[in-house]
Amino acid sequence: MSQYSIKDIAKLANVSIATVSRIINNKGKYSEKTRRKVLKVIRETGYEIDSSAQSLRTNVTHTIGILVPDIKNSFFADLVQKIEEKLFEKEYSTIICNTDKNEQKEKAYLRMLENKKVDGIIVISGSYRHGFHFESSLKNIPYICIDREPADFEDTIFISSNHQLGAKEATKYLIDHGSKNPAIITSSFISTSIESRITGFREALSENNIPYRSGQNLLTYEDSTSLQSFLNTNKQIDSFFAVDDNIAIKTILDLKKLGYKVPDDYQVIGFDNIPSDQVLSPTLTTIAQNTSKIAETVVDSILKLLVSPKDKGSQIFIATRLIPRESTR
Amino acid sequence: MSQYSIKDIAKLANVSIATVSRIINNKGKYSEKTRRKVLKVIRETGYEIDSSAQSLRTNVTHTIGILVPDIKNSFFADLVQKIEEKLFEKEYSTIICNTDKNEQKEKAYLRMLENKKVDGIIVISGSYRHGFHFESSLKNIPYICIDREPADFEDTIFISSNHQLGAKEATKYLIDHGSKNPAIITSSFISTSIESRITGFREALSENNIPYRSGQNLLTYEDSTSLQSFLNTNKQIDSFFAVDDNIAIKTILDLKKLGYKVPDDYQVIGFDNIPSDQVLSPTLTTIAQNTSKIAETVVDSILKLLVSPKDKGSQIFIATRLIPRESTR
DNA sequence: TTGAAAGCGATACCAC
DNA sequence: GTGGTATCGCTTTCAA
Repeated sequence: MSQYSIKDIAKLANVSIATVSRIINNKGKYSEKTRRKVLKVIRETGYEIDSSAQSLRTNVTHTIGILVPDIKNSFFADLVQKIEEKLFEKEYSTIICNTDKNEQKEKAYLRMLENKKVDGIIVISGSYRHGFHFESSLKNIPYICIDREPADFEDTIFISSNHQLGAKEATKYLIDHGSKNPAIITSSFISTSIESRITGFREALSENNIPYRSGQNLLTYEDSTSLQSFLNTNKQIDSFFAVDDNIAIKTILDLKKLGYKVPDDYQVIGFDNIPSDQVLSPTLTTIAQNTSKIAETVVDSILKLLVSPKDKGSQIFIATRLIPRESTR
Repeated sequence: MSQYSIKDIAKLANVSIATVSRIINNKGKYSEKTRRKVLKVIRETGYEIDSSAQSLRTNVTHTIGILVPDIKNSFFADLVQKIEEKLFEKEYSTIICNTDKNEQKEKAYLRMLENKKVDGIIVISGSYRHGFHFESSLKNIPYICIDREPADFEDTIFISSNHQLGAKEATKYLIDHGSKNPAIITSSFISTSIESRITGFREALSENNIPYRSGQNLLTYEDSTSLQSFLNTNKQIDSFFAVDDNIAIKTILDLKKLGYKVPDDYQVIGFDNIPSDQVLSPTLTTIAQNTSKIAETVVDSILKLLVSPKDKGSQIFIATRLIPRESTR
């Protein structure tokens, strides 16, 4: 911390602290001459504003909290890093809270963020099936939801990749590349964004007049044994859309283990574009989320919300992009 | 933010604010009866302490800053997540600063952390060859260095994996598994921890009476062409210790591309244990850093440093662990 | 254009 | 045990 206070600067510059404050904050009401004099002293002393005092007075902290389910997940890490970077450019600092998909921790973090008086909160992703309603505790503080459907859309700005369209594109890609009967593989945990991906998948089937039956076109991933038995009882299946890359990778690894060739016997496409995709052999065709665009939109939105807290209620869907690689024909 | 201040609580409980403060902070000097009365009011109002005011008064923020070069790197992400988790358990919040290996950003973050009056700073990793001396600006605020050699060891606590020993173990493993002449592959960027790994590699060679010559036993990784020509001119090389997993993976991918078999033609071992290791075929034998232990040590150390800032100067090396997989025999 | 002073919400010293 | 009050460093209103 800097040893100088505004009082010291005032004294050294022979002005009042009020004047120093105005100059620091560009509030006008001072002559160019005093401004220069004061800035000189500030430069020479290395004076830095004390943010505790400033926050106490103004109730703004220039700090944003980010709730993220798991920072190790490469999609989240990428997103958080980009958001943090953009916030920093706007002179905001970021408190990153890893909730570990744990409701207790999430609540504890929210309390902490509240009494640190963060200016806004960014909530990433649906840790919970039907977004648990932490929002009640957030009535006064602006927040943005990424991928997590809020309890009340009117209270927030909802930003998300267009999962549904992305999934539809992925599925159509399989079909366009020769698949007559794609299946979708999910994890047992279904978030709202995964739900949208499933919807997109079904839409693509429907538009191509391929019937969808839960047992036959949808597999909840467990292990290679369950995959094998699924394959045996559903011989018509010839490709997989996995709801995320981790599942896609497990699927490919299992298919290889079972003696199948990808993409010859089965095509596979994933979602998220994680680093491992390119390490896998065959490399994984996938749907990439535009994290830069999401981050940009999120930061713009939250900053706007800070200025005019009434501008809530909008929903923004960001386009995805298909990256063709070797796991599809 | 909570709408109640300590003044409100005092009024509602019919005591002075001094008493409320003492009770909140468990400072003693109050009767059990008043304590209960006050706590009841606090519970009913949902009163939360205002941390700006508290920090202004006490100069402690219960906040720690973490400088990390790249949060997307899975080793860093893992480490940061674990540190953050442990700090949170101790009621500290964490400001994570992604420096992007950029000296300007690092300096800017340091200024920010300083005037946010964080209680301590954790600096992860050597972004710079001979750790640039930001420490000068940190004279007053305790900090811990992970993997980055500080300008002055007396000013900090230095914590790191035992890179040297880990690298030595890796190299010995290659030798024990039939390699007569291992080479080390590095990136062009040499951090202090990578330097230690190189030292460990050379130590293992030396102990096994294998001569080390820079051109022959050390390759700076570029691409498959450079690998091929290295192989051609150094026929005696039969295994690789890569200074990190990303390089190990690139090497294996390139070896396969060049028609070689791993581990039959060349054994490969990496360092870090990143997620992609297990996606690769063959899966990658590697040295894992004990991130849990590092995180624990870091948090313990910084908290101790906050209490007694004089306890600096120590260096702690955390053991690594070899994980055998398919890329070695 | 400038300055005096009130006040943000907490802590801690001192008096009782 | 309890309470009054100065104080932390800043912003902002009001008067000059």
